[in-house]
Amino acid sequence: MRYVSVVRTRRAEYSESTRQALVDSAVDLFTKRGYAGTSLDEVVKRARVTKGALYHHFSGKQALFEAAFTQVETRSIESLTKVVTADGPAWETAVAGLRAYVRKCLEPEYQRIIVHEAPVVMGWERWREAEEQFSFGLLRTAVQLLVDAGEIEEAPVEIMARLLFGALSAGASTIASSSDPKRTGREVERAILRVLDGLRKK
Amino acid sequence: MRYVSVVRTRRAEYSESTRQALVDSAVDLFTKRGYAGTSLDEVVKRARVTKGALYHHFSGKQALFEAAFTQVETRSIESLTKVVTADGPAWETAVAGLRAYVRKCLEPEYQRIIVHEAPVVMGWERWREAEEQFSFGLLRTAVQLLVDAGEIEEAPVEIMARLLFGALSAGASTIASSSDPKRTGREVERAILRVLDGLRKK
DNA sequence: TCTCTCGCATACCCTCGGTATGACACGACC
DNA sequence: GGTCGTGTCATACCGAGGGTATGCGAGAGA
Repeated sequence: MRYVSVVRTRRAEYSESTRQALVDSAVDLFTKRGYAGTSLDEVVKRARVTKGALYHHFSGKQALFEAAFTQVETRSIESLTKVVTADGPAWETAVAGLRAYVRKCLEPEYQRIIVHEAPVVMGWERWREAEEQFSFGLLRTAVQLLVDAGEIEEAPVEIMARLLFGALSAGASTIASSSDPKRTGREVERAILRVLDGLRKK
Repeated sequence: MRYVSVVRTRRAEYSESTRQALVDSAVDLFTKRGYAGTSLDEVVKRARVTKGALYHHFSGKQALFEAAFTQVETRSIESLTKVVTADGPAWETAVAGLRAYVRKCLEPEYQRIIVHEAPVVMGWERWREAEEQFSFGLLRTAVQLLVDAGEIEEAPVEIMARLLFGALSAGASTIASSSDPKRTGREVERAILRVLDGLRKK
């Protein structure tokens, strides 16, 4: 069978639909119960298919997780990119991006799948590689822009971005588990801004 | 049976010995293959006992991990505490502690068990709670000392410590997975010192 | 010496990730 | 529109591994 034309066949639609259902189900369950706590039987049940379908679309549980990871990151990165690539002073843009990222980290899906579990489930190396084209990549370009704009002193951008990334994630986790998230959120933002401000050229 | 006296019975020694063998085996295997990649059969085999012994001493795999966690942290915290509680100017002491912590993060056991896997395996809340009396607790008191000494501006110490902890962990991971750890180590240290210096009162 | 209980070994179960195999439906082609 | 090929799944099964039930031997108290 050759899908010669540009016409999207019925079969392809069905297939894509089930694949999407599996990914959605996975995102949902991984968010609620974590990777280890989620069984594939649950995933396929919620997607109203069987393991046959799952293993037709994915090579295994890890691959399913990566698909969930990619979906969450892809959807997240869109809105963040808009903020960071907006016109205006480099510094204000960076601060806005920072605020947006912290808010993003508070969404349960992002928090659990991207921030907490991905490095362990995918392994640090693989995670690092994948993050290049998502959140971390964005953060690094943002830092690079600040350096280029002369806002902060020159430094190994890679390293600085790593440290900021870690600080941001920790901050987001702190907010999420706080008994008073709004208040903690303001405090975290202020603290991060102070760190950034400390790096600013005088 | 009542262990009335202060005399340490033979049985108690044997028991403690097997328990210790299990923990040592667990630390070793969790470091090399991670939590999910380590089977209890391997653990007991290396400890030259059976699962009966394991489940006599621990309620399950999670509990065994926590015991491994506690052992690594306990041994680590000793040397770090010495550095941080040493006499001398607050700033220099803090910097020394920071250097010591970065070095500690380079040890495979600490890297894998404490930094990478603990938050996921134990769950973020439980991990956070446990860390209060170990690395994070130490870091927070160090930050508090700096504030008390008037070295850095007042701020919510808890928040600042969280951010620094996240940055340090990210830095440690970066070093560990670097192709040139020594060089990266120096860069990370310099970068963190610059962050700290940015927070310093002028 | 007798007994009791702790410390652990043995054998087993069940969940769950992964695989092998087959059926059915859609689409291409005549 | 009939046939056939192939992609898309469902069903049945396997093995690994975490966890449990039970029994036994040795050391401690009397």
